[in-house]
Amino acid sequence: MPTIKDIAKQLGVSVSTVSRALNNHPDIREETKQEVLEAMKRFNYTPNAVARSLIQRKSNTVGLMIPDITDPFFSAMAHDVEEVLSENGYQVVYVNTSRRPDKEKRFLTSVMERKMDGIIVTPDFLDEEAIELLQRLDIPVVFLRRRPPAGLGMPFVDVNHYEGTCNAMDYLFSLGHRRIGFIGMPRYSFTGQERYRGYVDSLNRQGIEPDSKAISWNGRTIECGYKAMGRLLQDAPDMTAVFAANDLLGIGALEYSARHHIAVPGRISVIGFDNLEMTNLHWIKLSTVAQPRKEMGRQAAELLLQMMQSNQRTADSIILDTELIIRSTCSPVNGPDDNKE
Amino acid sequence: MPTIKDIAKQLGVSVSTVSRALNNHPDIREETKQEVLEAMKRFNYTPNAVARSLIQRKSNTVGLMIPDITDPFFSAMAHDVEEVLSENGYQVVYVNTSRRPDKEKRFLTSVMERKMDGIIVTPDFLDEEAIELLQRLDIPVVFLRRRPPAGLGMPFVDVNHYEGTCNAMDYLFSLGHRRIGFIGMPRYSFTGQERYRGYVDSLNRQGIEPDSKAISWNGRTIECGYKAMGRLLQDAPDMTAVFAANDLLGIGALEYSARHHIAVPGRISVIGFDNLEMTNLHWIKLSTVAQPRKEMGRQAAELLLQMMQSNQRTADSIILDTELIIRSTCSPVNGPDDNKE
DNA sequence: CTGAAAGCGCTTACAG
DNA sequence: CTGAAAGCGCTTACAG
Repeated sequence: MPTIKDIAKQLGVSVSTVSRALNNHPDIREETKQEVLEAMKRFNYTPNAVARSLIQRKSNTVGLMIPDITDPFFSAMAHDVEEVLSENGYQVVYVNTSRRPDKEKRFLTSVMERKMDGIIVTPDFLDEEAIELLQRLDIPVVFLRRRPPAGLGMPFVDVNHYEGTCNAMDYLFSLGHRRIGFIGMPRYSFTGQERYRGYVDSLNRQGIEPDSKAISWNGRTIECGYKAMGRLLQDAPDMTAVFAANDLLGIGALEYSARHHIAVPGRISVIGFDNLEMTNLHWIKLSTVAQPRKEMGRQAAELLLQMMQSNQRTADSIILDTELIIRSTCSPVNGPDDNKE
Repeated sequence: MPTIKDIAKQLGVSVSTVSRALNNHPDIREETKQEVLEAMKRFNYTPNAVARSLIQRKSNTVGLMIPDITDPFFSAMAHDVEEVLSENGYQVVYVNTSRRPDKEKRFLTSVMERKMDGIIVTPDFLDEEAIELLQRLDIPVVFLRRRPPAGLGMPFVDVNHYEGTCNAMDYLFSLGHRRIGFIGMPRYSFTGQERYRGYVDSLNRQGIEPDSKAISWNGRTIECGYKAMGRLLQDAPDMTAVFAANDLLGIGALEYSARHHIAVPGRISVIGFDNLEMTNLHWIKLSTVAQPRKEMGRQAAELLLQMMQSNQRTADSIILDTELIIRSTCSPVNGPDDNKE
């Protein structure tokens, strides 16, 4: 591989001149520049970005740390993150943490050693050590779908889980429902907590006491939703609707109902959260709350870009709105279906 | 950020010594080494991987070029690629080409400039320019789900689309089907072509003439499958089964049938390809052909690792087997359901 | 076992 | 407009 030196030698000019042509610096005669450029082409010269990074203290790479690229949410975000960043000359190195604390830390260390210019992170564990690493990095970082620890002053971009849930609940209220069950994901999940908060507050605002027998914490899968629906129907038989904290759980609830000949939305209404593609399947048509997932990736990347350009460590966070998607799994209490009985 | 030089100065030793401690080179006294390591900790020293890459001519990064991380296939592969590579000390920079030739080339150029150690690629366009770039790279490259142009000698890893299709067809034959329709993705798609080949050859082996009225080329979506099913049912009404070249198409066929009260598998059997998660949904239960998608990513990464270690440009390709997944959308011709009529 | 020196491939003041 | 020189932060023969 020829270097800048080889080109210089061939042309009998100095490396400075070659460098100036390469970076189209103004201090070079147009003719000289053309000659150099031509020679570069002739010798198949490719600039060495590593050498350039070393001296410029800028690697033009950003890190993306997510729990699992296999999750449609994160892959959608990763897609847009890459798109806007690569358009701006950055390469993105990504890592799946698999929600393992050691891998999160390993990544942060790597960010430091590789001299990355900025990172977008969705951490699940932030102990003191990780927080300290994050600070020592001294580069722009934006949190995606997570809140940064107070005091770090780093921005985040996320959806308004709380409000999205309130909207879903209000929709259910507008249909006349009062006894509404909750099928949640694991208790420790951040998004799960936010959605639960929305559920409880909505109930309270209607003067309804949350009923612990109508609340179930589970995993995140269809099977979990299936089982939870069974339990809830038994423990709180007066329930007329169910809010599932994510679509997989909601689909599980639907499946339980289908297998046990429980009419949805006749006997019970079901609403989900996420708007996964499959919720729009002909057999499902789950009403749910949509999140602008691609938008999120784009916003995070643009925010980071802005911080890198202005060399700032802090910025305003971005909270995106959700959208209520009404399909076929909710109906009024005592509605047409009920009358048929 | 302290450098090796700062540490050396603090301790009154040479930079060589510090470097030796860092790389635990044998030529250093244990005590000295400990002192240095301790000082590094004290001053929060982090080695600069960029400088190291420059001098070692090894960046410890590999590139992953895929069409779209949002496609469950590629995200599954990307997951495992990252897992095995990061375990071996490599960082992976990924790019979505969005099936755009310019982005493919831009990536290849970047690989060259960034001095990546190896790449895994799923190209959709390989013109002469791209091929030349690929050769000039002079690093290990493995193709994923694509065949390298002959003469390059580069290995690929993929699933046996042809055989998977033959297995599905044989299953249909075993159920007594003879008039079998084909719903394909776009004609130019590599995987689509392979599966079509399997379809036609299977038919021929049974002495059945492929019927152009029972063959439909489409897009890749559920909606495409829906429309195709309508057309096929009209043009080839004697058809008793349909092979859909991917699951989305198969689901669309199922949806058309459901809406038009066409019994599946009673009136017509449907089989797909891919084994997407949603095909196992209670309402769908599509029989299909499974591909070991995570396995594919792992194999590609391990193959690349091996090539990088042995510094080879060539290796044996890996063709993975598919698995026939029998669920509920296929039944014998003149089977129980038919008798009910 | 330790250190001085050269060098990886660039960029960037500084002089002219 | 051009060139000589220093330097980015390391590693690696080479001498001792």
